[in-house]
Amino acid sequence: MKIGEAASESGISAKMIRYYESVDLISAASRTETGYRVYSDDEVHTLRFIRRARDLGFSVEQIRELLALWRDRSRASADVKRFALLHVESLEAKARRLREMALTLQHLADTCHGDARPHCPIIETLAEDDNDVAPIDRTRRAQRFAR
Amino acid sequence: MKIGEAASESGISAKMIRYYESVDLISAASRTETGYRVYSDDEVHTLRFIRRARDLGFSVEQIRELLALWRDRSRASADVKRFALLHVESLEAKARRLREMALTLQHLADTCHGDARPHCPIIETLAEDDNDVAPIDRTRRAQRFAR
DNA sequence: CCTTGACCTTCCCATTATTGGAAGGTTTAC
DNA sequence: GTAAACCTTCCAATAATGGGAAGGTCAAGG
Repeated sequence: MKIGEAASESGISAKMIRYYESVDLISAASRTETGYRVYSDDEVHTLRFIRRARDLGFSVEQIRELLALWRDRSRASADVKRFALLHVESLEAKARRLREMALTLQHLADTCHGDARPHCPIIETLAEDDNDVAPIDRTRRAQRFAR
Repeated sequence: MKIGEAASESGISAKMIRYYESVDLISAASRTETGYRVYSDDEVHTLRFIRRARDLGFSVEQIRELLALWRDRSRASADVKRFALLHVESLEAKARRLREMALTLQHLADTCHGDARPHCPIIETLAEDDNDVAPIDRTRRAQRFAR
């Protein structure tokens, strides 16, 4: 089948299939005489694997490793599990950061009357000094001039 | 003060300060005779506002609006609150998506023995057909060739 | 007075995954 | 035989940030 069908069969756009080929995530498809890419069921199968991995938030580099794990019939399931659990942790860390932001902003919003008057603690907290809406990262701030 | 000090005072890198200037998030700093950017306390104050907004996950475009809201002394607090709550929703939506991925993957990992043998339901779920690890997005998949 | 190091400047490049579009060739269906 | 719907490659843009090069400036100390 050609790339358009492979795209709709796999759920990956034709553009992305070409991109995955260009970064060697998948091997170069064979071509018709006129240069059209041709995909086998097996290749579409791989594309679906890739799409599911993407749906789970794995990056291209991580999917590269997952494909290697998939193809390595002798790797221990522990290897896969370790890899998966690392990713779970990273997803949860990202989710926590987002929830923390949401919570902080929600608290600020709770203190805002939300009426026609201009006084607004949300803006004022952003504007006033000696506030910090996130844990201070001392690796990044105020090393120099900290006299 | 020059850009380095403004950077450490505000918690925004010199590189980003120049970038914010280039995209007109902040107005162009005045210069010394030799071309160095010079910042007033007021400008650093604005930079801190921007950093706090970034810490809450607002994009540059959103910060542009926040700055406008900050400077508009007559806008209703309801305007700010609405804007903030929209962002809370979007943060929560992103967090939900990430948690859903984490949960799905965690469930898969739970079914994996994680021993020295190769059998691994995580990889197999990614590989086998008729699985979907994420809600199917029918706007994206299988419109063409759906015969 | 000159050197050195820590600043500063601009400009360009890279990142990640994805989409959009242009210019042009192919295939298919009528 | 033509039009629509494919396909090709190449280039650009996205968002926010950092890296680095090449070069100018400034303050301190010898």
